[in-house]
Amino acid sequence: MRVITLLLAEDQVMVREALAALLGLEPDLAVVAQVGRGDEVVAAVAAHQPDVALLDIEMPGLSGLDALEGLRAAHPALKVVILTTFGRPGYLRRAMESGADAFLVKDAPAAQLADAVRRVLAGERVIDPGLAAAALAQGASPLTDRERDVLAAARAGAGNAEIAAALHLSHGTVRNYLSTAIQKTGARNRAEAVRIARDKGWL
Amino acid sequence: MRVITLLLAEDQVMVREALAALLGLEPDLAVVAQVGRGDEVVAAVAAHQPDVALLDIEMPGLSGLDALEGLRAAHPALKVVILTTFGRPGYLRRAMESGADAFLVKDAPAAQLADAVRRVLAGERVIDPGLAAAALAQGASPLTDRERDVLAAARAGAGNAEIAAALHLSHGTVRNYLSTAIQKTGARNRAEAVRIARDKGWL
DNA sequence: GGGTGCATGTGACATCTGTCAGCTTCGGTT
DNA sequence: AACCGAAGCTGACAGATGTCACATGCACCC
Repeated sequence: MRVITLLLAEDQVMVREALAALLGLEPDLAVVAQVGRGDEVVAAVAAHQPDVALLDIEMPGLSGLDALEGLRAAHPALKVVILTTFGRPGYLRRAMESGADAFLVKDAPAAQLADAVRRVLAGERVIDPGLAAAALAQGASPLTDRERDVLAAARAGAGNAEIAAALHLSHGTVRNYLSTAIQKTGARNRAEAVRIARDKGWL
Repeated sequence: MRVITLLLAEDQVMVREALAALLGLEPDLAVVAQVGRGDEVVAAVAAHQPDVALLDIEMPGLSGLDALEGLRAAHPALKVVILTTFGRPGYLRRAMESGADAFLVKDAPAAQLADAVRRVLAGERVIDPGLAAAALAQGASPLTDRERDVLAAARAGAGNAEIAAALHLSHGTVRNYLSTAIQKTGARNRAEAVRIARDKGWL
Protein backbone atom coordinates (compact mmCIF):
# COMPACT_ATOMS: atom_id res chain seq x y z
CA MET A 1 0.00 0.00 0.00
CA ARG A 2 1.25 3.41 -0.95
CA VAL A 3 1.33 5.86 1.98
CA ILE A 4 -0.01 9.35 1.37
CA THR A 5 2.39 12.04 2.60
CA LEU A 6 1.00 15.24 4.11
CA LEU A 7 2.15 18.72 4.97
CA LEU A 8 0.25 20.40 7.81
CA ALA A 9 0.14 24.21 8.06
CA GLU A 10 -1.65 25.58 11.12
CA ASP A 11 -0.51 28.28 13.48
CA GLN A 12 -1.84 27.00 16.79
CA VAL A 13 0.73 24.44 17.88
CA MET A 14 -1.59 22.39 20.04
CA VAL A 15 -4.22 22.16 17.33
CA ARG A 16 -1.61 21.31 14.73
CA GLU A 17 -0.11 18.51 16.78
CA ALA A 18 -3.56 17.24 17.67
CA LEU A 19 -4.49 17.09 14.00
CA ALA A 20 -1.21 15.28 13.32
CA ALA A 21 -2.12 12.76 16.02
CA LEU A 22 -5.53 12.30 14.46
CA LEU A 23 -4.13 11.77 10.97
CA GLY A 24 -1.45 9.50 12.40
CA LEU A 25 -4.16 7.06 13.44
CA GLU A 26 -4.85 6.36 9.77
CA PRO A 27 -2.47 3.69 8.50
CA ASP A 28 -2.32 5.04 4.96
CA LEU A 29 -1.50 8.64 5.94
CA ALA A 30 1.79 10.14 7.16
CA VAL A 31 2.40 13.75 8.20
CA VAL A 32 5.90 14.45 6.87
CA ALA A 33 6.11 18.17 7.63
CA GLN A 34 4.49 20.75 9.90
CA VAL A 35 4.70 24.53 9.68
CA GLY A 36 3.15 27.29 11.79
CA ARG A 37 3.37 30.20 9.38
CA GLY A 38 1.96 30.79 5.94
CA ASP A 39 5.23 32.09 4.57
CA GLU A 40 6.96 28.79 5.39
CA VAL A 41 4.60 26.69 3.30
CA VAL A 42 6.25 27.02 -0.09
CA ALA A 43 9.73 26.14 1.18
CA ALA A 44 8.40 23.18 3.17
CA VAL A 45 6.57 21.80 0.15
CA ALA A 46 9.71 22.11 -1.95
CA ALA A 47 11.77 20.38 0.71
CA HIS A 48 9.41 17.48 1.53
CA GLN A 49 7.39 17.04 -1.67
CA PRO A 50 4.18 15.91 0.05
CA ASP A 51 1.24 14.49 -1.86
CA VAL A 52 -1.24 16.76 -0.11
CA ALA A 53 -0.93 20.10 1.74
CA LEU A 54 -3.44 20.89 4.50
CA LEU A 55 -3.60 24.66 4.93
CA ASP A 56 -5.27 26.71 7.62
CA ILE A 57 -6.34 30.17 6.39
CA GLU A 58 -5.62 32.38 9.39
CA MET A 59 -1.86 32.21 9.85
CA PRO A 60 0.84 34.76 10.58
CA GLY A 61 3.11 35.87 7.75
CA LEU A 62 0.87 34.81 4.90
CA SER A 63 -2.69 33.50 4.80
CA GLY A 64 -3.33 29.97 3.62
CA LEU A 65 -5.11 31.38 0.58
CA ASP A 66 -2.09 33.46 -0.37
CA ALA A 67 0.16 30.45 0.19
CA LEU A 68 -2.11 28.42 -2.08
CA GLU A 69 -1.62 30.90 -4.91
CA GLY A 70 2.12 30.68 -4.44
CA LEU A 71 2.00 26.88 -4.63
CA ARG A 72 -0.15 26.39 -7.70
CA ALA A 73 2.39 27.52 -10.26
CA ALA A 74 5.39 25.62 -8.89
CA HIS A 75 3.63 22.39 -7.87
CA PRO A 76 0.77 21.58 -10.22
CA ALA A 77 0.48 17.97 -9.05
CA LEU A 78 0.19 18.87 -5.36
CA LYS A 79 -3.30 18.57 -3.90
CA VAL A 80 -4.36 21.31 -1.50
CA VAL A 81 -6.96 21.04 1.25
CA ILE A 82 -8.03 24.30 2.88
CA LEU A 83 -9.05 23.81 6.50
CA THR A 84 -10.44 26.78 8.35
CA THR A 85 -12.30 27.90 11.43
CA PHE A 86 -14.51 30.30 9.57
CA GLY A 87 -16.83 28.99 6.90
CA ARG A 88 -17.08 32.32 5.18
CA PRO A 89 -18.45 32.01 1.68
CA GLY A 90 -15.92 34.60 0.55
CA TYR A 91 -13.09 32.36 1.65
CA LEU A 92 -14.60 29.43 -0.17
CA ARG A 93 -15.01 31.39 -3.36
CA ARG A 94 -11.48 32.66 -3.30
CA ALA A 95 -10.07 29.23 -2.43
CA MET A 96 -11.86 27.65 -5.37
CA GLU A 97 -10.73 30.38 -7.73
CA SER A 98 -7.16 29.83 -6.56
CA GLY A 99 -7.34 26.14 -7.34
CA ALA A 100 -7.94 24.46 -3.98
CA ASP A 101 -8.96 20.81 -4.20
CA ALA A 102 -10.95 20.71 -0.96
CA PHE A 103 -12.46 23.16 1.50
CA LEU A 104 -13.32 21.98 5.01
CA VAL A 105 -14.35 23.79 8.18
CA LYS A 106 -13.14 22.81 11.62
CA ASP A 107 -16.73 22.40 12.69
CA ALA A 108 -17.00 19.29 10.54
CA PRO A 109 -16.49 15.78 11.97
CA ALA A 110 -12.86 14.69 12.11
CA ALA A 111 -13.54 11.70 9.88
CA GLN A 112 -14.08 14.08 6.96
CA LEU A 113 -10.48 15.17 7.08
CA ALA A 114 -8.86 11.84 6.22
CA ASP A 115 -11.69 11.17 3.83
CA ALA A 116 -11.09 14.44 2.01
CA VAL A 117 -7.37 13.72 1.71
CA ARG A 118 -8.06 10.39 0.03
CA ARG A 119 -10.69 11.84 -2.25
CA VAL A 120 -8.62 14.74 -3.54
CA LEU A 121 -5.84 12.30 -4.40
CA ALA A 122 -8.40 10.37 -6.40
CA GLY A 123 -9.05 13.55 -8.36
CA GLU A 124 -12.25 14.66 -6.64
CA ARG A 125 -13.08 18.10 -5.37
CA VAL A 126 -14.42 18.11 -1.81
CA ILE A 127 -16.54 20.96 -0.52
CA ASP A 128 -18.69 21.18 2.57
CA PRO A 129 -22.20 21.02 1.03
CA GLY A 130 -23.85 23.47 3.42
CA LEU A 131 -21.11 25.97 2.85
CA ALA A 132 -21.35 25.66 -0.92
CA ALA A 133 -25.06 26.42 -0.73
CA ALA A 134 -24.43 29.45 1.44
CA ALA A 135 -21.81 30.73 -0.98
CA LEU A 136 -24.16 30.43 -3.91
CA ALA A 137 -27.07 31.99 -2.04
CA GLN A 138 -24.98 34.90 -0.92
CA GLY A 139 -23.45 35.62 -4.26
CA ALA A 140 -20.51 37.81 -5.04
CA SER A 141 -19.64 40.94 -3.15
CA PRO A 142 -21.54 44.04 -4.26
CA LEU A 143 -18.61 46.21 -3.22
CA THR A 144 -16.24 47.74 -5.74
CA ASP A 145 -12.51 47.30 -5.17
CA ARG A 146 -12.08 50.74 -3.66
CA GLU A 147 -15.10 50.41 -1.41
CA ARG A 148 -13.58 47.21 -0.07
CA ASP A 149 -10.21 48.93 0.43
CA VAL A 150 -11.80 51.74 2.37
CA LEU A 151 -13.87 49.38 4.53
CA ALA A 152 -10.78 47.29 5.22
CA ALA A 153 -8.90 50.40 6.30
CA ALA A 154 -11.78 51.37 8.59
CA ARG A 155 -11.67 47.96 10.28
CA ALA A 156 -9.12 48.90 12.90
CA GLY A 157 -11.00 52.03 13.87
CA ALA A 158 -9.22 54.59 11.72
CA GLY A 159 -10.92 57.91 10.99
CA ASN A 160 -11.57 59.35 7.56
CA ALA A 161 -8.40 61.41 7.59
CA GLU A 162 -6.20 58.40 8.32
CA ILE A 163 -7.93 56.28 5.70
CA ALA A 164 -7.50 59.05 3.15
CA ALA A 165 -3.80 59.32 3.93
CA ALA A 166 -3.28 55.56 3.83
CA LEU A 167 -4.98 55.11 0.47
CA HIS A 168 -3.86 58.41 -1.09
CA LEU A 169 -7.41 59.59 -1.51
CA SER A 170 -9.16 62.81 -0.70
CA HIS A 171 -11.12 63.24 2.49
CA GLY A 172 -14.42 63.48 0.64
CA THR A 173 -13.82 60.48 -1.59
CA VAL A 174 -13.32 58.29 1.44
CA ARG A 175 -16.65 59.44 2.81
CA ASN A 176 -18.36 58.76 -0.49
CA TYR A 177 -17.03 55.21 -0.68
CA LEU A 178 -17.89 54.59 2.92
CA SER A 179 -21.36 55.94 2.33
CA THR A 180 -22.02 53.62 -0.62
CA ALA A 181 -20.52 50.69 1.28
CA ILE A 182 -22.82 51.40 4.23
CA GLN A 183 -25.83 51.43 1.92
CA LYS A 184 -24.80 48.26 0.09
CA THR A 185 -24.31 46.35 3.32
CA GLY A 186 -27.55 47.68 4.76
CA ALA A 187 -25.66 49.00 7.79
CA ARG A 188 -26.28 52.19 9.71
CA ASN A 189 -22.67 53.26 10.23
CA ARG A 190 -19.14 52.22 9.32
CA ALA A 191 -18.67 49.92 12.30
CA GLU A 192 -21.73 47.88 11.42
CA ALA A 193 -20.75 47.86 7.75
CA VAL A 194 -17.34 46.43 8.66
CA ARG A 195 -18.95 43.72 10.77
CA ILE A 196 -21.47 42.75 8.09
CA ALA A 197 -18.91 42.73 5.29
CA ARG A 198 -16.56 40.62 7.40
CA ASP A 199 -19.32 38.14 8.25
CA LYS A 200 -20.25 37.76 4.60
CA GLY A 201 -16.68 37.23 3.49
CA TRP A 202 -16.56 40.41 1.43
CA LEU A 203 -13.55 41.79 3.20
CA MET B 1 -2.35 2.05 37.26
CA ARG B 2 -5.33 4.29 37.77
CA VAL B 3 -6.61 5.86 34.54
CA ILE B 4 -7.47 9.56 34.62
CA THR B 5 -10.90 10.26 33.12
CA LEU B 6 -11.47 13.45 31.14
CA LEU B 7 -14.33 15.54 29.86
CA LEU B 8 -13.58 17.59 26.75
CA ALA B 9 -15.60 20.72 25.99
CA GLU B 10 -14.74 22.43 22.69
CA ASP B 11 -17.11 23.68 20.03
CA GLN B 12 -15.16 22.92 16.87
CA VAL B 13 -15.83 19.25 16.25
CA MET B 14 -12.66 18.56 14.30
CA VAL B 15 -10.46 20.22 16.90
CA ARG B 16 -12.27 18.42 19.69
CA GLU B 17 -11.86 15.01 18.10
CA ALA B 18 -8.25 15.77 17.25
CA LEU B 19 -7.54 16.65 20.88
CA ALA B 20 -9.27 13.46 21.93
CA ALA B 21 -7.01 11.52 19.57
CA LEU B 22 -3.99 13.27 21.02
CA LEU B 23 -4.99 12.52 24.61
CA GLY B 24 -5.91 8.98 23.61
CA LEU B 25 -2.26 8.35 22.80
CA GLU B 26 -1.43 8.66 26.51
CA PRO B 27 -1.97 5.31 28.22
CA ASP B 28 -3.00 6.84 31.56
CA LEU B 29 -5.66 9.19 30.12
CA ALA B 30 -9.15 8.42 28.86
CA VAL B 31 -11.63 10.90 27.36
CA VAL B 32 -14.97 9.69 28.73
CA ALA B 33 -17.19 12.50 27.49
CA GLN B 34 -17.20 15.22 24.79
CA VAL B 35 -19.50 18.22 24.51
CA GLY B 36 -19.66 21.05 21.99
CA ARG B 37 -21.57 23.64 23.97
CA GLY B 38 -20.86 25.39 27.26
CA ASP B 39 -24.35 24.80 28.56
CA GLU B 40 -23.92 21.03 28.27
CA VAL B 41 -20.88 20.91 30.52
CA VAL B 42 -22.57 20.73 33.92
CA ALA B 43 -24.91 17.90 32.91
CA ALA B 44 -22.08 15.94 31.30
CA VAL B 45 -19.91 16.26 34.39
CA ALA B 46 -22.77 15.04 36.57
CA ALA B 47 -23.40 12.10 34.25
CA HIS B 48 -19.81 10.95 33.75
CA GLN B 49 -18.01 12.14 36.89
CA PRO B 50 -14.65 12.77 35.20
CA ASP B 51 -11.49 13.51 37.16
CA VAL B 52 -10.64 16.52 35.01
CA ALA B 53 -12.68 18.82 32.75
CA LEU B 54 -10.93 20.49 29.81
CA LEU B 55 -12.89 23.60 28.85
CA ASP B 56 -12.54 25.85 25.84
CA ILE B 57 -13.63 29.44 26.52
CA GLU B 58 -15.32 30.45 23.28
CA MET B 59 -18.33 28.13 23.01
CA PRO B 60 -21.96 28.61 22.05
CA GLY B 61 -24.55 28.64 24.80
CA LEU B 62 -22.24 29.43 27.67
CA SER B 63 -18.57 30.35 27.80
CA GLY B 64 -16.11 27.98 29.42
CA LEU B 65 -15.55 30.54 32.16
CA ASP B 66 -19.26 30.70 32.94
CA ALA B 67 -19.42 26.90 32.90
CA LEU B 68 -16.52 26.82 35.34
CA GLU B 69 -18.41 28.98 37.81
CA GLY B 70 -21.37 26.65 37.54
CA LEU B 71 -19.17 23.63 38.25
CA ARG B 72 -17.25 24.85 41.25
CA ALA B 73 -20.08 24.68 43.74
CA ALA B 74 -21.45 21.27 42.78
CA HIS B 75 -18.16 19.48 42.14
CA PRO B 76 -15.43 20.74 44.45
CA ALA B 77 -13.12 17.77 43.77
CA LEU B 78 -13.23 18.19 39.99
CA LYS B 79 -10.11 19.67 38.44
CA VAL B 80 -10.64 22.17 35.65
CA VAL B 81 -8.23 23.03 32.85
CA ILE B 82 -9.10 26.08 30.74
CA LEU B 83 -7.82 25.74 27.18
CA THR B 84 -8.26 28.70 24.88
CA THR B 85 -7.23 30.22 21.60
CA PHE B 86 -6.79 33.67 23.01
CA GLY B 87 -4.25 34.28 25.73
CA ARG B 88 -6.00 37.36 26.97
CA PRO B 89 -4.84 38.36 30.41
CA GLY B 90 -8.42 39.25 31.29
CA TYR B 91 -9.47 35.67 30.63
CA LEU B 92 -6.65 34.36 32.78
CA ARG B 93 -7.53 36.64 35.64
CA ARG B 94 -11.16 35.69 35.55
CA ALA B 95 -10.39 31.99 35.22
CA MET B 96 -8.15 32.10 38.27
CA GLU B 97 -10.71 34.03 40.29
CA SER B 98 -13.29 31.42 39.36
CA GLY B 99 -11.11 28.63 40.62
CA ALA B 100 -9.55 27.10 37.51
CA ASP B 101 -6.67 24.71 38.18
CA ALA B 102 -4.84 25.30 34.91
CA PHE B 103 -4.84 27.81 32.07
CA LEU B 104 -3.34 26.84 28.72
CA VAL B 105 -3.36 28.46 25.29
CA LYS B 106 -3.67 26.51 22.08
CA ASP B 107 -0.40 28.03 20.92
CA ALA B 108 1.46 25.91 23.46
CA PRO B 109 3.06 22.57 22.55
CA ALA B 110 0.66 19.65 22.70
CA ALA B 111 2.80 17.87 25.28
CA GLN B 112 1.81 20.52 27.83
CA LEU B 113 -1.78 19.39 27.72
CA ALA B 114 -1.31 15.86 29.10
CA ASP B 115 1.32 17.22 31.44
CA ALA B 116 -1.09 19.82 32.82
CA VAL B 117 -3.78 17.19 33.37
CA ARG B 118 -1.42 15.08 35.47
CA ARG B 119 -0.14 18.04 37.42
CA VAL B 120 -3.53 19.45 38.38
CA LEU B 121 -4.50 16.02 39.68
CA ALA B 122 -1.38 16.13 41.81
CA GLY B 123 -2.70 19.37 43.30
CA GLU B 124 -0.61 21.82 41.30
CA ARG B 125 -1.81 24.95 39.53
CA VAL B 126 -0.54 25.20 35.96
CA ILE B 127 -0.32 28.54 34.19
CA ASP B 128 1.47 29.47 31.02
CA PRO B 129 4.39 31.52 32.39
CA GLY B 130 4.51 34.10 29.61
CA LEU B 131 0.82 34.71 29.95
CA ALA B 132 1.01 35.13 33.71
CA ALA B 133 3.66 37.80 33.24
CA ALA B 134 1.53 39.61 30.68
CA ALA B 135 -1.47 39.51 33.02
CA LEU B 136 0.50 41.02 35.85
CA ALA B 137 2.08 43.64 33.63
CA GLN B 138 -1.25 44.66 32.16
CA GLY B 139 -3.10 44.77 35.44
CA ALA B 140 -6.78 45.08 35.97
CA SER B 141 -9.15 46.90 33.70
CA PRO B 142 -9.25 50.66 34.25
CA LEU B 143 -12.87 50.72 33.07
CA THR B 144 -15.75 51.08 35.49
CA ASP B 145 -18.66 48.65 35.21
CA ARG B 146 -20.81 51.07 33.27
CA GLU B 147 -18.04 52.09 30.93
CA ARG B 148 -17.58 48.44 30.12
CA ASP B 149 -21.34 47.99 29.60
CA VAL B 150 -21.44 50.90 27.20
CA LEU B 151 -18.39 49.74 25.26
CA ALA B 152 -19.85 46.26 25.02
CA ALA B 153 -23.08 47.67 23.65
CA ALA B 154 -21.12 49.68 21.10
CA ARG B 155 -19.32 46.56 19.89
CA ALA B 156 -21.89 45.60 17.27
CA GLY B 157 -21.98 49.09 15.81
CA ALA B 158 -24.91 50.57 17.70
CA GLY B 159 -25.28 54.33 17.87
CA ASN B 160 -25.59 56.40 21.03
CA ALA B 161 -29.37 56.43 20.91
CA GLU B 162 -29.59 52.63 20.72
CA ILE B 163 -27.07 52.18 23.51
CA ALA B 164 -28.98 54.64 25.68
CA ALA B 165 -32.23 52.77 25.08
CA ALA B 166 -30.67 49.38 25.71
CA LEU B 167 -29.07 50.41 29.02
CA HIS B 168 -31.83 52.79 30.16
CA LEU B 169 -29.47 55.73 30.23
CA SER B 170 -29.67 59.24 28.89
CA HIS B 171 -28.15 60.17 25.59
CA GLY B 172 -25.53 62.39 27.23
CA THR B 173 -24.52 59.86 29.84
CA VAL B 174 -23.70 57.35 27.16
CA ARG B 175 -21.46 59.89 25.50
CA ASN B 176 -19.74 60.67 28.77
CA TYR B 177 -18.96 57.01 29.46
CA LEU B 178 -17.83 56.48 25.93
CA SER B 179 -15.62 59.54 26.16
CA THR B 180 -13.89 58.36 29.36
CA ALA B 181 -13.55 54.84 27.96
CA ILE B 182 -11.91 56.23 24.83
CA GLN B 183 -9.45 58.19 26.95
CA LYS B 184 -8.67 55.28 29.27
CA THR B 185 -7.97 52.95 26.36
CA GLY B 186 -5.90 55.57 24.57
CA ALA B 187 -8.11 55.23 21.52
CA ARG B 188 -9.27 57.99 19.19
CA ASN B 189 -12.86 56.85 18.69
CA ARG B 190 -15.32 54.24 19.89
CA ALA B 191 -14.38 51.63 17.29
CA GLU B 192 -10.75 51.69 18.29
CA ALA B 193 -11.67 51.67 21.97
CA VAL B 194 -13.74 48.53 21.44
CA ARG B 195 -10.88 46.83 19.64
CA ILE B 196 -8.30 47.76 22.28
CA ALA B 197 -10.53 46.76 25.19
CA ARG B 198 -11.30 43.45 23.51
CA ASP B 199 -7.62 42.75 22.86
CA LYS B 200 -6.73 43.46 26.46
CA GLY B 201 -9.47 41.26 27.83
CA TRP B 202 -11.36 44.14 29.42
CA LEU B 203 -14.59 43.42 27.63
C1' DG C 1 -18.04 64.84 59.06
C1' DG C 2 -15.33 65.40 55.06
C1' DG C 3 -13.08 63.27 51.17
C1' DT C 4 -13.13 60.16 47.27
C1' DG C 5 -14.99 57.65 43.54
C1' DC C 6 -18.84 56.05 40.80
C1' DA C 7 -23.37 56.56 38.53
C1' DT C 8 -26.06 59.75 36.39
C1' DG C 9 -27.47 63.85 34.34
C1' DT C 10 -27.38 68.73 31.59
C1' DG C 11 -25.78 72.20 28.26
C1' DA C 12 -22.52 73.96 25.08
C1' DC C 13 -19.14 73.44 21.67
C1' DA C 14 -16.11 71.69 17.89
C1' DT C 15 -15.34 68.09 15.01
C1' DC C 16 -16.45 63.90 12.56
C1' DT C 17 -19.68 61.24 9.75
C1' DG C 18 -23.08 60.19 6.41
C1' DT C 19 -25.79 61.82 2.50
C1' DC C 20 -26.59 64.22 -1.64
C1' DA C 21 -25.92 66.60 -5.98
C1' DG C 22 -22.92 67.28 -9.35
C1' DC C 23 -18.37 67.42 -11.73
C1' DT C 24 -14.26 65.01 -14.70
C1' DT C 25 -11.67 61.19 -16.71
C1' DC C 26 -11.00 56.67 -18.31
C1' DG C 27 -11.91 52.12 -20.22
C1' DG C 28 -15.27 49.20 -22.10
C1' DT C 29 -19.85 48.10 -24.80
C1' DT C 30 -23.27 48.59 -27.94
C1' DA D 1 -20.44 57.98 -31.60
C1' DA D 2 -23.08 57.36 -27.61
C1' DC D 3 -23.36 55.25 -23.36
C1' DC D 4 -22.16 53.20 -18.92
C1' DG D 5 -19.75 52.07 -14.72
C1' DA D 6 -15.92 52.89 -11.78
C1' DA D 7 -12.46 55.96 -9.91
C1' DG D 8 -11.93 60.25 -8.20
C1' DC D 9 -13.04 64.91 -6.76
C1' DT D 10 -15.83 69.15 -4.61
C1' DG D 11 -19.13 71.69 -1.73
C1' DA D 12 -23.06 71.85 1.25
C1' DC D 13 -25.81 70.24 4.96
C1' DA D 14 -27.83 67.58 8.96
C1' DG D 15 -27.03 64.69 12.42
C1' DA D 16 -23.82 61.90 15.26
C1' DT D 17 -19.86 61.91 18.07
C1' DG D 18 -16.34 63.42 21.40
C1' DT D 19 -14.97 66.78 24.92
C1' DC D 20 -15.57 69.77 28.74
C1' DA D 21 -17.49 72.00 32.73
C1' DC D 22 -20.49 71.38 36.09
C1' DA D 23 -24.12 69.56 38.58
C1' DT D 24 -26.59 65.71 42.16
C1' DG D 25 -26.86 61.61 44.91
C1' DC D 26 -24.94 57.54 46.88
C1' DA D 27 -21.67 54.50 49.11
C1' DC D 28 -17.46 53.86 51.45
C1' DC D 29 -13.56 55.05 54.17
C1' DC D 30 -10.59 57.67 57.35
